[in-house]
Amino acid sequence: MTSIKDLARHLDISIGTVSRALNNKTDVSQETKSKVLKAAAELGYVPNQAGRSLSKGKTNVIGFVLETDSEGMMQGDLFFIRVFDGMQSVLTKRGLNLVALLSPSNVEPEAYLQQIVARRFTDALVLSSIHRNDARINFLNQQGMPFATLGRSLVDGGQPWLDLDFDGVVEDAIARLTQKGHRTIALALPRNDLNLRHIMIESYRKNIAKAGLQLDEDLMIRISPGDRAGVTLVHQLINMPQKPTAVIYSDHILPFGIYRGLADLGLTPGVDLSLIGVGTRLAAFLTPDLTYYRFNLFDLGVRIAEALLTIMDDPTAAEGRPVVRESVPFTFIEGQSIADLT
Amino acid sequence: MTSIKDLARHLDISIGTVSRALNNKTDVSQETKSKVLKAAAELGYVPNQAGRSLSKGKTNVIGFVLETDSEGMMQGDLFFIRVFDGMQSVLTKRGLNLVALLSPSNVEPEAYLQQIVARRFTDALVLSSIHRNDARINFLNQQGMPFATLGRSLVDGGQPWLDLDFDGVVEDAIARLTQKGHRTIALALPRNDLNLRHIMIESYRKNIAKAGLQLDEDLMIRISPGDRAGVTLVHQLINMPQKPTAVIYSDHILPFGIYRGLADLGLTPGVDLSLIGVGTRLAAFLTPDLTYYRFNLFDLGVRIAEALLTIMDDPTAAEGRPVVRESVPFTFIEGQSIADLT
DNA sequence: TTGTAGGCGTTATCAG
DNA sequence: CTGATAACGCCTACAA
Repeated sequence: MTSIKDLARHLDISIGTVSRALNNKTDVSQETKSKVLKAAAELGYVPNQAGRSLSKGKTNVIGFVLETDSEGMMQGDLFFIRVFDGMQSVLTKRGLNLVALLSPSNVEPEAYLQQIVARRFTDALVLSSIHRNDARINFLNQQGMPFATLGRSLVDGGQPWLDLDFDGVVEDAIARLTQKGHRTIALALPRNDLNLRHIMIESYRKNIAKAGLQLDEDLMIRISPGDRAGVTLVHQLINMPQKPTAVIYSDHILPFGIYRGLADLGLTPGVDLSLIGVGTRLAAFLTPDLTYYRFNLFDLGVRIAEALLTIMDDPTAAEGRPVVRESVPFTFIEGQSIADLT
Repeated sequence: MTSIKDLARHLDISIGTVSRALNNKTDVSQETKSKVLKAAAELGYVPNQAGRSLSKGKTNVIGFVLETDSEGMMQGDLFFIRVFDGMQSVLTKRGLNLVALLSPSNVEPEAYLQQIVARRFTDALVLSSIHRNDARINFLNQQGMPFATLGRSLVDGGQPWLDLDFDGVVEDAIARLTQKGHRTIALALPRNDLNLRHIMIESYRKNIAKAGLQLDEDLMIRISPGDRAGVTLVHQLINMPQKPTAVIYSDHILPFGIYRGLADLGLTPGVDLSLIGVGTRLAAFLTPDLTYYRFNLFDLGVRIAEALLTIMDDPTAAEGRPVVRESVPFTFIEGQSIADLT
């Protein structure tokens, strides 16, 4: 490994000057600068991160914290990769390294997070799978670790957040379904602790009422964990006294299970049961065509990264400045998974 | 942040002693040790990673390098998460942090890797998506960065590797298919540069011959990049002069496209076209049931991590010691996607 | 514009 | 068993 010392010796100038040249400080002659840069390139010099971190008190690492659920299944998969890429596209420009951190399934997520924070492994974090009362938010605040969340929580840490507009998804879905004559609409809900669940419930309540329909609590169904979620859901729906004609969901894998569950019973999506929800590129594989909502996840990543940079650049002024807090809009993709009952 | 210096001052002993106590060295009195540990807990002291890295020349970070293809699609997704988890389960015990590193789509993968290595960001790396002639292998060797690969290459860097037994998959698939009367069997191949492609080709050649079938080069088809791969493949197969009755593949997403492509043409998997290949838990969503091969990916992760630890612990003895180099076996899952033509 | 020197937090060596 | 000190690589006053 060639160090700054080697470089200095090689050029026969002082370490300090080399450092300043490398960091493009103003008080170095152009000539020296280019000489240093050239030599650095030749010797393949790249600053050692540990040395720099120690001196500057920054690691230049941003962590993206991912959670797998109890089944080791990741809601996100394809989801997060796009967000991740969007974030990188802005962070690399700033010399920041984005890394994905996955809680091991054999360690408590909180313990894992604590360890990351305590070691000062990152300069900032992005949290996903936000809970309704997410203890991590206060924890990070109290530890002075800058962060943003992909999703919101009842707990407000003053941090920037971005969220997918699930509220709007449910609203739009109910509008479309009722317009096509659906009057018994089920809602497939994710696991208990996620705030997303509550956002969906609220939106569902509001928009069912708005549509002039009777609210039936039994129509709000928690999807079971694991791979069989969609299949199980179909059986539940089919066996309800008031059989729903449609179901709205947020999990992009769920429709695969639903299609499968329907097929097992000889039923057809969009005929025997309508479904609409959030989808990714995987949706294109379903037959008949899925009707779904898509988000621009790359863009979301870009915006999260930008929001994060803002608070990192100026952590003190956090009070006065408006913090980025937005729901990102969806795009509607027409398909054949909704029946017209009129 | 409380540093070791604070701790020492607080206890009124020297920094050196504190350090030794913290690291549980033998030459410290039990009494001092427990005093230090207690104080550390009270003051919430956690060693600063940068300082430690600088001093020890180790970062305690292991990087898992992931690639997305040109479409930003990740072959792996669900795949890698399990492997990752398996690795973590052994690495955390050793106080090592595993992070996922994704080349940004707007940066050359090689440049990204170089940067990671040069910054000495990690103590070791795991490479995936191994190419037939993978330049990264020599690069890492020459940089003195310990690494293991998830897949092998023609380039031999002496590193440990583990690979999924795709060779065996193709062999078993051909055996099963021919046994059921298939005589025109297509092979769906991944992108050019992956070594996996060549492993599959070789195995295909060998086993087609072994089955006493005529080799037809046209039956080895490169799948197109992107989401439409499976659909496109179906069209290709259908339009061949010698229409294949079956296809073998390695990409766990591909069957979704194939099912979709067949459905579009009113054809049925396992009847009009048989298919068999590598699958993940997603496979369970396909109707009719997919016939496929499954790997224990968690286990694979465990073994990769262990192999990595071996070379990290004793980098010098690398020559004499047997390096872990294995193909991990598959499990066959019976389904209905293979027609019996006999 | 450049060189010097101190410090970031930790570990390791070497006296005591 | 413990304390002092140098070293890791880099940055940044401060001095020249």
